[in-house]
Amino acid sequence: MTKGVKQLGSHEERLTDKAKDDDHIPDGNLFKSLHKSSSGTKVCSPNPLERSQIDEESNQTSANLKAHNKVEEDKLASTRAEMGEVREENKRLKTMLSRIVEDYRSLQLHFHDVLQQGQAKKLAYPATVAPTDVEEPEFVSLSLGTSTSTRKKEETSSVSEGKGREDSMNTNKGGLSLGLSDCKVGATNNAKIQPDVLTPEGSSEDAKDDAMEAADQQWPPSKTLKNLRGVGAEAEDDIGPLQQAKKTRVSVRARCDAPTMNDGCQWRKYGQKIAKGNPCPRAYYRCTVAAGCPVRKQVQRCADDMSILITTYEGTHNHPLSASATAMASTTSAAASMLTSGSSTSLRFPAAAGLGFGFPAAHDGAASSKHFFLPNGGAASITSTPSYPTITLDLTSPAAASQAFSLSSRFPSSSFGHGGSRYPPTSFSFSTSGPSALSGAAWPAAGGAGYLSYGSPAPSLFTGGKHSINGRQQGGEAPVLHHQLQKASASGSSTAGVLTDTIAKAITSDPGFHTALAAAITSYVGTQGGKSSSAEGDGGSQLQGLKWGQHLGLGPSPSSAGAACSSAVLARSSPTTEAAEQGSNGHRSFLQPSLGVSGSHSASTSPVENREH
DNA sequence: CGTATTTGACCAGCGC
DNA sequence: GCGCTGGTCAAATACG
Repeated sequence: MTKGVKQLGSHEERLTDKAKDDDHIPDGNLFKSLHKSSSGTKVCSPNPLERSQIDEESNQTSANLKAHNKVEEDKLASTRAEMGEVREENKRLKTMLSRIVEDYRSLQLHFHDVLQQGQAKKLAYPATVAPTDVEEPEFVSLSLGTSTSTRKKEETSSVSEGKGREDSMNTNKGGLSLGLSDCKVGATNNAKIQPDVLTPEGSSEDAKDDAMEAADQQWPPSKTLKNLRGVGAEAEDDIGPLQQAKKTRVSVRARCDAPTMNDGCQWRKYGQKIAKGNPCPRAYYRCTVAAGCPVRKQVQRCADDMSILITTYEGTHNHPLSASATAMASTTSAAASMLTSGSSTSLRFPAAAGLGFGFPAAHDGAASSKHFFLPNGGAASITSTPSYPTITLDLTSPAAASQAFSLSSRFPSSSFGHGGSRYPPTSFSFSTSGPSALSGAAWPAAGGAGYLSYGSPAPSLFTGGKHSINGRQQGGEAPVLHHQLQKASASGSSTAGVLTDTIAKAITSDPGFHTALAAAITSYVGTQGGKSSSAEGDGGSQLQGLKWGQHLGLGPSPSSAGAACSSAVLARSSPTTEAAEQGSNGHRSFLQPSLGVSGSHSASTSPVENREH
């Protein structure tokens, strides 16, 4: 300590001396020597009178200079000290940046590998691939499931190690397609593509059939299932995929006062059970966006904290997703892909550039589970249990307020048609609450830095004010949205377009960020309230001005996925009858935008996760 | 009247 | 084999 102070002192002295030399500001001694030198040479003082005058002036100047010098010294010292601090900070930032770049590169490589595998596979089965989905190398898989029976039929040989990832990249095979790729489809063919059903150029009927077929094989309809149950060995081939699909689950825990979290999809409740160890009933939902969609979700309140909603997703959408649904789909798929890929690189949440994430070392838990931590301060962690591959996104951390990463939002009044209440500024934040929890979104309006903001007080892009991007209503308006976004993005004049694209790129290129961000977004979306599961997302999402990721500092992307994500944020969820089950009429009030903002969102976890927590 | 939800029953998997 | 539990089905009911 003392030594340090001493060193610092000497350093300051050196700095001061150096400053004197540099600035040619003479202190007393220097001036003396200077004066001595001057008078000694006599060169500058031709006569005695002049000399005395000069001496006088010199004395006065000396006094002034002394006082002035002291001030200068202080200033210099403090400035130097500041500079030193800044330099150190600079160094730290440089180090962080280099780490970010490293993470990004490794992820990119990993992603590239996956893509190549996927393309190779597509080449092998060109007939079943929708033309619009083939070319895009950038889109991210949103598949949750790990296989389809369609492919299973096609593939008689053993499945490679990267099966899960390949599947992710080839969800459109057999008519499966969703997530960001869909967004892209929507962007490139917005005039043609129906939002609900992928209608690739050529024969949409065939595609539909393929999708249906694939879906049936994945999640056999009740009749089929019944048959399969009784048939035995012969049915095993078809049951296989079903089981496989069930293997990967992604659950989201978040504080949510709404009965369900709005993830942009339409859900139909098909069952409810009281699960052991939790007095709250578990509701079973099935995706109804497209007939035969195998995706299901379970929604249950956390026994310990009723404000926490646990939503567990399972399966792969066999249809294009609405923009709002894309967020959750991509979230879950990214999480699932991380889970299935299991590579070391994927275990680490890359510090998203510009997001202010710290750099926690990836932490591998026990063999039976893996924990992912969002960097610094970290916020978000994902836990998974390979034994029962469920990956959990825990967005319940209240500590999220102290964010390293935050999303702030401002919603214009009446944006969501919930009575026109104004949305207060909101923030998403990722911060750390603990080593084992993935914390994601902090909903209190306490808002932080607002690295990412969405929603704009003056919507400029979405003139309609209300855009339904879900379900059947999406058809007419969504394309317009895409078009507008594209336009805006292309021109570079629109912040919203650039931002959404920026986010899109970030999300599509970085699974970790993708996961965390989408989870936060999606869970936030849930706060917008939900209607019944069946009506969820119907009417959908109303898109308002977007102001996304302004500070992300990520490169723009031609993809319109960002638009989707943005819209996802603005999606409206709908209350479900679960509200009644929860015995609270007040749920609806939480669906109001304003309340939704103050409340958190949530999603759910599987029993496995509950054990973990 | 069509659609969504509720709810009791059924089935499969798992542990003992 | 039995019981427990999770998951699903489907008839009944509610709702718009």
